[in-house]
Amino acid sequence: MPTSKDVARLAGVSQSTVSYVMSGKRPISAEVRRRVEEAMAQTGFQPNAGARALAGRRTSVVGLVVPFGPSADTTGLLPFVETIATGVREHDYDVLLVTADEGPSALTRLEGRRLCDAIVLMEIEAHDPRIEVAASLRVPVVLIGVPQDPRGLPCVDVDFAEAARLAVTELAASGHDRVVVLGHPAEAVARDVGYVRRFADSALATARAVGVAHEVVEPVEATPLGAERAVEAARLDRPGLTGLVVAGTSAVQPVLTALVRAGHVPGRDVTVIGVCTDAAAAAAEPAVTNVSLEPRDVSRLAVRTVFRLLDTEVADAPPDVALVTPTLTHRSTTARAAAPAA
Amino acid sequence: MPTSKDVARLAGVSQSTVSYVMSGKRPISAEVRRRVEEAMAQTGFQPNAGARALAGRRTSVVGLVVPFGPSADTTGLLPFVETIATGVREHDYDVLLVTADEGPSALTRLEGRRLCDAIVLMEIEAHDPRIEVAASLRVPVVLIGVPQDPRGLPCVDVDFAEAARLAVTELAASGHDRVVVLGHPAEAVARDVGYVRRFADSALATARAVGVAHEVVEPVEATPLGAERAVEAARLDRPGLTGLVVAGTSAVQPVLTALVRAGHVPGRDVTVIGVCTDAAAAAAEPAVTNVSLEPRDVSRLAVRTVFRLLDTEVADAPPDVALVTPTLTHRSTTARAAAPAA
DNA sequence: CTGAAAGCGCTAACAG
DNA sequence: CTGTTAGCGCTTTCAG
Repeated sequence: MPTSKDVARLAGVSQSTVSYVMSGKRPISAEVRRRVEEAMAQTGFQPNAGARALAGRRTSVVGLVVPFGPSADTTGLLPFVETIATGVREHDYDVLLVTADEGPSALTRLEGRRLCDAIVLMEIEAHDPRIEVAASLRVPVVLIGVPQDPRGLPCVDVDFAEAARLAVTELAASGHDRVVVLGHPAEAVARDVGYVRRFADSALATARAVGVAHEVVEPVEATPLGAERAVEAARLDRPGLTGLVVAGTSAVQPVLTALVRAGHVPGRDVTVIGVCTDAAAAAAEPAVTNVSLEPRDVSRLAVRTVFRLLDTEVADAPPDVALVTPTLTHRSTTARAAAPAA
Repeated sequence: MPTSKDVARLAGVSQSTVSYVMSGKRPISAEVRRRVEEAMAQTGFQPNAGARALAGRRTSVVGLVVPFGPSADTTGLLPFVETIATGVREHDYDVLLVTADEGPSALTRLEGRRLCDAIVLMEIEAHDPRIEVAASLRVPVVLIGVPQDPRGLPCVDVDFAEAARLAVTELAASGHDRVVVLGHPAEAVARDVGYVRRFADSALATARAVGVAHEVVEPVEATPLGAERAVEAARLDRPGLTGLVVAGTSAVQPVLTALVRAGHVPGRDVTVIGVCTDAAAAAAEPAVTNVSLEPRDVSRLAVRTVFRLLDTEVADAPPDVALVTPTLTHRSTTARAAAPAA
């Protein structure tokens, strides 16, 4: 296995020159650069990560703490992980995967052993015990999810308040008399993940603002039975046109199925707006109007935040909370109230 | 951030003694050990991973290549990743996550940069281009999945041949006249993942051996429509008792739903055996008799194989192919042929 | 624009 | 049972 010393000898330069050719941290003449690069190619040289980390005090690794473990909700986790892994590679960094069930000590280990240059913490709960520890680290930490008190840590997430606003405003504007929000599963509510409340609050506030009746059915379990119950609880037999807002990708299909089974025709006698990914919305049967909730967008933003933190010497402008704005896409489940004859 | 030198000074010993206390590679008197451990606790010392990797020539990291990327089937991937991450941590190792879309060069990078001590390659296809590269590495590689030619690399997987044997034997023994295998989705067949063929071949061979009629419906897409078509293609209107073997966790529920919708009663006029995880089988509606297919078992075996390889100086006994034996669990979907009156 | 040399923090001979 | 010492392969001053 060739070292930079071998490359240097072969190219007839000093070891430091090889280093500077790689890092670009000082000007190199074209001729020397050519010789070094040729020597590198010829030997198949690759820099030793450990040596680099030791001498350069940076690991080129991002620690990713994923919510595995007994209590974890791992539905839809993969797109996050994939996007982060891919995004990080584009900066020639790697991802060290750590499971959340290791607890807050995972964070101190990552920092203490110098295993990474930055940490991404996923699935943040409103009162997450890891925040305190994370805030005390010298290595930058980016949160995916917004806790009650971020302690100065940068957070990224979907703008759930805006998502609720979009959905409710849309329903009111298209002549619905009533908005029923089918909320999150009991497990998510119990864990007090930040977005549950932010979504609910915004839905309520918007409904009030635009003057439409508003009800909430919660918890809603993402199972055939749970969906059936939720549909019953929505009381669609009442007079007037109802708009259903279904929170959470996993609940959308079950609710649609339950509606059809109960004799309803989404898009005709009831409107359904899913709060889910565009892919899930398009694949649903029937294709459902949705407010997008794209893990990939959030992850990309997280990666960008990580490298902004890594690139700036000082923690200059603390970014605080950065939210991804969702968009509303109409599909087959939008109904319109009978309009005055045109 | 304290170093082992700080610990040594505080404990009044040499730096190497601190190292040996950590590694246990040579005897330490109780008294010295006590002083060192106290000094470590007092300073909050944690060994620098980079320095360790450089001096000790081992990284304490396992590289995990996961099938992300455009062409990837990531369904059910999480349990694998989680189990590997957790298992590896039990040996005080970490996991470096690499996406397969980086191609074979990911492997040379992991090796060349000394990023890990071993590599786990997931979702191996029958003719996987990475095998050749993997076989040429000096760092041990464990395959999850069995390729046509493993090139001497250790493989772990579920014993799909045994799974098919179990299912078909069971059906024949309980008086079924006909076995219909609902096979994998077109995408899996096209990618030529090893298990598709192994399962199919074994099902056929077993059916012949026990003398029961055998048909295959393939591909089967794991969607409502795909399941409906598959059920039609199974021609359950024919005389005699039919046993359906549904391959793949994601297809089981859709097929059950399609059966019920078509007026069948699983467990009464048709038997269904899912080839899926026990969890999925128990959660299905109705709970389905299944042949287990446990990602966690496979992953645990993979981790064990990794550390067996890491612990032995030489690659002594090449383990070749290690398969996890599935088990059959009866649930509500097993029907029995009318037996002679007891 | 380039070289020489001093470490980064740990491990593992080698010596006792 | 313990200490001394020589690196591991890079990065980065300091000199020129």
